[in-house]
This record gives sequence, structure tokens and C-alpha cells, in this order.
Amino acid sequence: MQLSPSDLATVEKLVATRRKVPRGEALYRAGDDFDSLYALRLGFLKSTVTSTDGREQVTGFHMAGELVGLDGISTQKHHCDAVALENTEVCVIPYERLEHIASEVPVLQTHFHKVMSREIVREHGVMLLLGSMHAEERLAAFLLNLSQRFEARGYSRTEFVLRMTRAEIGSFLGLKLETVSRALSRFANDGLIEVNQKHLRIADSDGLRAIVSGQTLR
Amino acid sequence: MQLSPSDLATVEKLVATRRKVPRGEALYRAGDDFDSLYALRLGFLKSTVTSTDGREQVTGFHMAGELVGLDGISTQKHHCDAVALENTEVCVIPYERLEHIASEVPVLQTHFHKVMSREIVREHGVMLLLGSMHAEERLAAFLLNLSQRFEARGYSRTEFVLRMTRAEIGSFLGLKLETVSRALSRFANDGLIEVNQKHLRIADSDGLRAIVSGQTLR
DNA sequence: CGACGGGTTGATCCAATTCAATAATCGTGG
DNA sequence: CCACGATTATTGAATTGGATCAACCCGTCG
Repeated sequence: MQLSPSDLATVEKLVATRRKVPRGEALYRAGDDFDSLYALRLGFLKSTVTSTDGREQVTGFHMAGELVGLDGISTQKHHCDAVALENTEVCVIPYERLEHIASEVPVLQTHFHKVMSREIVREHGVMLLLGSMHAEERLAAFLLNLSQRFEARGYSRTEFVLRMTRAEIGSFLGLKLETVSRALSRFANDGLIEVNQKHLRIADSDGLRAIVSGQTLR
Repeated sequence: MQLSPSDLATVEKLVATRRKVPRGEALYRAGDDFDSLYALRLGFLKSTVTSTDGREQVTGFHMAGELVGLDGISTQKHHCDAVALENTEVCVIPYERLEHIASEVPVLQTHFHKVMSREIVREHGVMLLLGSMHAEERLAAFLLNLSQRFEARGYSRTEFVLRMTRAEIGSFLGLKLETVSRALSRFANDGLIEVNQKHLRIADSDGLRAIVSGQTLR
């Protein structure tokens, strides 16, 4: 999606302010009034939904360049929590202003719609993962997804730091933390990865891909 | 996903054509070029994604009044299949025209954004269900969700027909069809529902709600 | 230092799957 | 219209993947 210089100038007007979110604190919480989207400048966030009876589910991890807060548009209230996994900085994009400018700059409108649609597609992928994959398949898919996103941002696709705990990975993948830990150990044993606490190196991404597609005789 | 009657009237102006989809046939398939959204006039659809290795996951069931096809916006290709579970009729909404009109009619633009956001929120709910609920909790939540949607359309919230098979329910809920069948039988035994093949009557919706929130000593 | 959060690993358990048999229902063509 | 093969659904028995319970390690921070 290309923006012309003049379009870019318009877009600049969107960003009102920046905001820092220290590790462990929330950018917003479920129930908060919605009035802005947030573009992640740097850092790492998780989104979580919590059911009435207190079960928490991580619905996504977000890194620099991604847009969060889309859940708030539907009812003008946020439906999930967005919590910083490390010190994080976001651009605040007032939503009313975005809608207004989008209606005048077609390319921006189109782009915005694509971003929302992409989020829907991403979630379909997560549903596929949660609904039909085994523990190790889920974890392998997760690692490959992280890898690909780091690469897209210019970082190493083979070596990176897991900003989230095993419990948070487990919540996202519908697994218990022990299962995540065991699967990581098994991958390491099989020479697919090297893990050292939060530091991770992918040694054999094809091997991980084979696991994702269930080509593993266990 | 819900359009009010007056919204529908506005949307009518957008509609180029109608299209009938016989039971079992696809409105679109993954990989098809995207150029339109579809408002369901009558009938019932399922959306499914299929992984490279052939696993299929039902990502949603759609009924009259709902909008489908949003997944196609991101890349201009559909990435899931939409298949009719019964003879179905849709309004075809050419997407370019929608974008154009939306930029001129703020209320429509806002509404469209809310519809997309609601889909994201809905999917968060499904992730919570898939990631952290047990079989019977999932099924109870599913039945209550259907019930509520039928009610919103003026049908009975206690008595309706399941248009999908047990296998399709299972796929959506991340369960096997036998598990779905067993859970239904158990609910029936416990006096929560009456089932007769595809016909279903909810006898105790509070009981189902209690199950959803895990207040069941099994 | 001691406590505490995060991680690993082992032993056991159980919910859901798998395998299997049977029944009910549907739809299609003679 | 009815018969018959093909789906779809139910139910039982055996199996198993991941959860649970528990012990222990490591690093960090007050």
C-alpha cells in the first residue's frame, strides 16, 4: 500500500500524541471507553480477553508496527486488555479523526479496511490452530509465526527473545505452561531449536514446518 | 454482524444483484478473487478455512442479516470457503461501490467499521472458547449463542433447527462429532435441552449458562 | 540472604479421541 | 411412491494426549 507524499502529510495529522506504557501496565482494559487506535512504535504487547468467570485467554501478541485497539470500534468500549510485556511506546490515533480523514483520502480508507480484514484473517488462522492442531503443532506454528514477523521487521528470523512467559504462550495456544515447556524441550532435544530461558534460536525451520503440517510420527 | 432494518434500507442502494446458492454449494472458495461482500437474505452458511495439509476448520456459521466476505478485503482474494448449509440467497455488495459510498455517507462508513470490529470481537470470543473451555462448556456456549441470534431475528430462542451436522459443530468447537453427540445426550438427560436429530429445544437456558461458566460439578 | 516468580521435569489422572458397532434419516432413481 | 445406498447420529469400550499435582532449580530483587 503506497501513500503519496501529500497523503503522508495528511496521515501525519492523525497522530495526536505518543504514549509510553511501562512493562506490566495496560494500554487499555476491557470496559474502558474507546476513542483511539494505537500504532505500536516499539515494545511488545499482549491482548487478553477474560470471561465472566475469570478465565483469561491471550488473543494475540503485538509488536512494533502493528495496530491495536480495533476491538473497541464496535461498541465504543474496549473488549479486551492490552498489556505491555516490556516497556512500550505507541502512537495515539484518535479514531474520529481517522474516520474523518479516511473518508477524504481513499487510499487511507482502503488501507485501513485491509488492516481490519487482515486481523480477521489472522484470527481465522488462530482458530484453525486452536481447533485442529496438537500441542507441538501449535507451538511450532507459533514459533514460525514469530520468526516471520521478526524477519518482516528486519530482525533475525532465527534468533530472538520471547517476551512472554510460558504461561502466556500456553494461554494463547490453549495449552498449560507445562505442556509448552515440555514441547520446547522436545524441540530442543530433536535439534529443531535451542532454548535458553527466553532466548530462542531456530535451528531447523523446515523441521518445525514439518511438525506444523503434522508430518511427525510421534 | 447485525444490520438494522433502516441500515438494510441504506444498504439496498448498494446492492447490485442477488444470488442464490443451493445447499452444499459455495458462495466463494479460498483463492477466489474478492470483489464483493454478501449480505445474507435467507438461508444458512458456514465459513471454513483449510490448512495446507488438509485440516478443515469451521470458523463461523452465518444466518440471515449477517455480512460475509470480509476476509477477502485484505488481499483481494478470499481465504476461506463460504458454503451454503441450506438453499440460501444473498445480496451482492460490490466492494468498490461500498467503499465509495461509505466515504460519502459517514454513518455508513462508521457502521461498516463497527461490523468489521464486531467480527473481530466475535472471534476473540471463539478463541476464548477454543482456548480455555471444556467440551460441554463449548457446546453450551454455542447453543446459547445460536439461541440469542435466532431471537434477535424474531425466531424462537428456545426452539430451532440446527442446520449443520454434528461434525460441523465439532469442527467449529474444536471437538470430534462423537463428543458433540455425547454432550448433547448428556444435556438432554439432565433436562437442559430436548434434541431430536436437528431439531432442538432449550428447556433450561440458565442451566446451560451455568455450564458455560464452569459451575458444574461433574 | 531469603523469598518469589518463572521454568523444567516426573508421575499420575482424566477428558476427549479413536475405534467400532448399530440405528435412524435422507435423497435419489427405478 | 418406495427401496436402497449413503449420510448422519448415537452409544460403548479402549486408548491417549495433555492436564494436574508435585518436586525442584535458577535468577533476581528487596
